[in-house]
Amino acid sequence: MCGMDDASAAPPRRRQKTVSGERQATLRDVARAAGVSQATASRVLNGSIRNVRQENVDRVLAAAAELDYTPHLSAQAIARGSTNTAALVVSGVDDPYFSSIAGGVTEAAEAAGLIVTMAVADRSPERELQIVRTLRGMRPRAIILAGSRIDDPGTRDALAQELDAYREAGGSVVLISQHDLPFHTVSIDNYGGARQLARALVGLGYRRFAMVRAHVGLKTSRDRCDGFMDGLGEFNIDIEERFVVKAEFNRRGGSAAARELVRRGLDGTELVFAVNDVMAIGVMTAFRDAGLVPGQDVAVAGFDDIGPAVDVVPELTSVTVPLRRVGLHAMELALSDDHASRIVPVSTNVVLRGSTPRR
Amino acid sequence: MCGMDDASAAPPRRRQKTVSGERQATLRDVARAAGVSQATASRVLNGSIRNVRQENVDRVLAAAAELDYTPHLSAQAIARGSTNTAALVVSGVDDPYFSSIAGGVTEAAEAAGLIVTMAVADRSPERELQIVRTLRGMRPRAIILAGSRIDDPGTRDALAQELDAYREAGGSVVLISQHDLPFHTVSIDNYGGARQLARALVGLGYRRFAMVRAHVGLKTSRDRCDGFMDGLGEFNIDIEERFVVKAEFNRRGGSAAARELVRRGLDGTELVFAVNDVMAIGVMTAFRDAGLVPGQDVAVAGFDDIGPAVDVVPELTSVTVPLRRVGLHAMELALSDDHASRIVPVSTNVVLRGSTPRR
DNA sequence: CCCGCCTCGGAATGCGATTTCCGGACCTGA
DNA sequence: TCAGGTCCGGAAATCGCATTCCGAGGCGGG
Repeated sequence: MCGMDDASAAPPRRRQKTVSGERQATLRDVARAAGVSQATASRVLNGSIRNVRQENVDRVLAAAAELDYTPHLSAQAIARGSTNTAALVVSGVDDPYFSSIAGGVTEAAEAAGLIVTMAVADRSPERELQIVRTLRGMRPRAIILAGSRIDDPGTRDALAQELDAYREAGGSVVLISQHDLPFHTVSIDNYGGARQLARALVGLGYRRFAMVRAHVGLKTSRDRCDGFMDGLGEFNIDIEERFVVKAEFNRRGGSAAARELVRRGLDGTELVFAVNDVMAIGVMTAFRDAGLVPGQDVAVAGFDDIGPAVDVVPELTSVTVPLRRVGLHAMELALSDDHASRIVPVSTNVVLRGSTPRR
Repeated sequence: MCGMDDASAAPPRRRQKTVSGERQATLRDVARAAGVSQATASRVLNGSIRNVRQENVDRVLAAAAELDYTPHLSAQAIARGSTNTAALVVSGVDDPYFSSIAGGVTEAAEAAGLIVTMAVADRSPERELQIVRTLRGMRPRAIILAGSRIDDPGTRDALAQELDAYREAGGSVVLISQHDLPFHTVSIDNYGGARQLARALVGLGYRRFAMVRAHVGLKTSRDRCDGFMDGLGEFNIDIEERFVVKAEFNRRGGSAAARELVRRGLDGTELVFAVNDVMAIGVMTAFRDAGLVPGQDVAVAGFDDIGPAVDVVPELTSVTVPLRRVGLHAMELALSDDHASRIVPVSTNVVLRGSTPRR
């Protein structure tokens, strides 16, 4: 399954400037031009089961090419009762985290012959709710939510209800990573990855940590913090309150947090763990601006292992999350019309690099 | 390949009564539940000009909420004769260049109440053509092409014709950056920026250059090369053939090119100009892996000034392109129903950073 | 008090497709 | 030659919604 339209597959496209102007050619136009009925034209153009005499096939195809006909997808959707779109909701496109996921999703979607429509929720729960509401109107085959949404009980319930109504009507819903709602979920092991990371870092000889995290309501951030803390806990290591700083979940936030840490006084802190790579990179840059050499004066670790992690100096220690594959899985899950809500776990993997040298 | 044949042939069955539950509520259902006619319900729900008695308004609204009604966008599109979607075609989502543009586009689109559907062409002209064809079927208000497409005369004409037919039918087309086709265009001054960059670098004392470029057919790359060459030409500086290497238009390509340069022998080359930042970053990393310190042993400059440019060490000298704004402009252009094809120039701006210290 | 105007609800029509249903042509075997 | 089956084309019904058109009341002015 895939491909877009069979019309283009059959005849070499003819170039002929449409004189008509204004209106797109409709199926009726094609039928008339070919001297057949609409039904026949439809049968030819959508590759229906029924056969049409070869002569008519040719005439319809020719007419369609001549008129530059493109089937009206909305009309098809209405007539067929189903569309071939999938909807993707992300928190932001600029963020490599989401664009990697989006890459996977679109790849899988196009392989399945689906068109993907994308919306950006900007980490606002209300916005996300509104988006889902609108998207539902398109009657997509699936809605994939990739947002690291802030957990607000009120809008969360509203969202759940909205999604439920959608699924009830035959759509499929896939959540990525952190939603604890009863839908298909691609679950990223944030807690486990962070915990492993903590262990590995202690193994390298680190003992005194600081942490850069996001808003408490952001589940992804929370899980990673908890995992990291618990990992340290295994060695009876704790992080003092003053070495935990909250910031925006992006590069700027990371920089701001690092400056704040410097202001408060690093006081022998050996390593800063930022809950995602973009923040970690922000931290490194801010440290350098403050005259500290990352990896040397103070180690830094992140989470996600986005592409740029290996472009910074020193290369960033992180936890690999196969984001592209997460997107692929999400789409597969969406397409498998499995009615029970399944959870596909995606494991994470610590990668130690130059930003956390052995002590 | 994969014709859509499968997709359309797959569900021959008529409207399915979903095992689990009900259809989506339709306007008729709402009207019935509210005890009014469909017309009245429609008038209430889409905010028509005509007034409806308050009592009926309330009843319709209540019924709609009760039934979890969402208007069927396709049906609306058909009835109204116009949709509220905009289509965006990019070469790849992972690339920060495109995701920045996409960010601008979606921002502007959502501000205008449009839903954006995105497709990825993977730098394949045929794929792009096919995508445009499919997208046209959605009858979007606008199609924005942001791909740095490879210039292949054949498919380019086909694309032009396709776009022309679309515009003829009332849609608006916006090209970003490098298409020399008669449509609205947001034009990035690649040539001028590169030329300025060359001048600035010579000003810093550089005399011996190497260049990392993409496939000749990629206009963006070509323009930047030409600009850079001409800029050097002003000072009677030339680049030997063996110091110009072609590579893929991405990070991997940059690394590969750098390795190739090292293999050929740098021979006193002072600075490597890569035609975009992701390649430049790849170049820096590869140099470092080869034991060369970027900015010290050999300077590096890029183009685009994407976010990560300031996260690498040393910070990358580049040419700023306001990508997000490019996206915004594109959308504005798309929405302004100006029938003459306009060109909105976007200027670029050299930023010198640590990767090109004064010699 | 009557008549026209204004307001508002409902039936009908149309949008661009798909699909069902029916009927005519052709084929085949008896 | 005729009955029965197969093949294929066309008329028409839908799909979910917007909108036009028409008619029924309510209202105020003459």
